[in-house]
Amino acid sequence: MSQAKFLSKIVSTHCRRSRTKFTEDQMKILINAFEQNPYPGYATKQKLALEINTEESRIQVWFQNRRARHQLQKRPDLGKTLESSQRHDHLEEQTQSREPRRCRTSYTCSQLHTLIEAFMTNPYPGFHFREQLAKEIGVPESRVQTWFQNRRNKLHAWRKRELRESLEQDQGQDMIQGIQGTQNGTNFTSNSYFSGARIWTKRQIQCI
DNA sequence: TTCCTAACATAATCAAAAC
DNA sequence: GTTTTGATTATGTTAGGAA
Repeated sequence: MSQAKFLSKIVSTHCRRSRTKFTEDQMKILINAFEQNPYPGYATKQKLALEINTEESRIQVWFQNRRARHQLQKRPDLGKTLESSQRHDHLEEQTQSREPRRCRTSYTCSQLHTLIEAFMTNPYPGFHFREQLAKEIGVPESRVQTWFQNRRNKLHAWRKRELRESLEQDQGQDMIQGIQGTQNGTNFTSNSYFSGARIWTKRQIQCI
């Protein structure tokens, strides 16, 4: 793919989901649920989504934003003045009382293949592209979003490790030169972000 | 048991819409 | 222009399941 075509694809696909506008009634239900439990499990979020006629992923984002903006405001001690051990205890307590998560999605080889191909083209897909992809592989759009998030994390972690290892090997030699080694015919340079996206796990290699 | 990775957390930031 | 708040990001943690 040419650079221009590639960039135009990024621009065309990099658009956000349109803002959700909750009604007063919806807000009442959400706030009430938040006051009962600011960390709802999947079943509760799903139930709320049905009740106010929206997607579960919108409920998740709403709770995230609400926790960030209201709970810390109400209890600044949580974020600032608690000793780290106390904070740890608090988080542990929360984790123990937390409702169950969504069941783990298990992707098939062909679904993974589609996702990886898409990631290599554009690791930051916009809402429409994610939706299109979700339709193609038959999962909710929110799962595609989570998959891309995790994949980017993996890429960043992998690149950090590569950099560290190459620095160790080269012992202070030119850093850029150090990470321009090739592996299985793929170049991984410090500025070739997208070619670096080709991270295949042992399992995926077996799969594809 | 270990490893991989989906799910989910916070914190920071972007950006649309209301004022 | 400012404020509010939904959407998205990076980064880190938790936990399910395959090897």
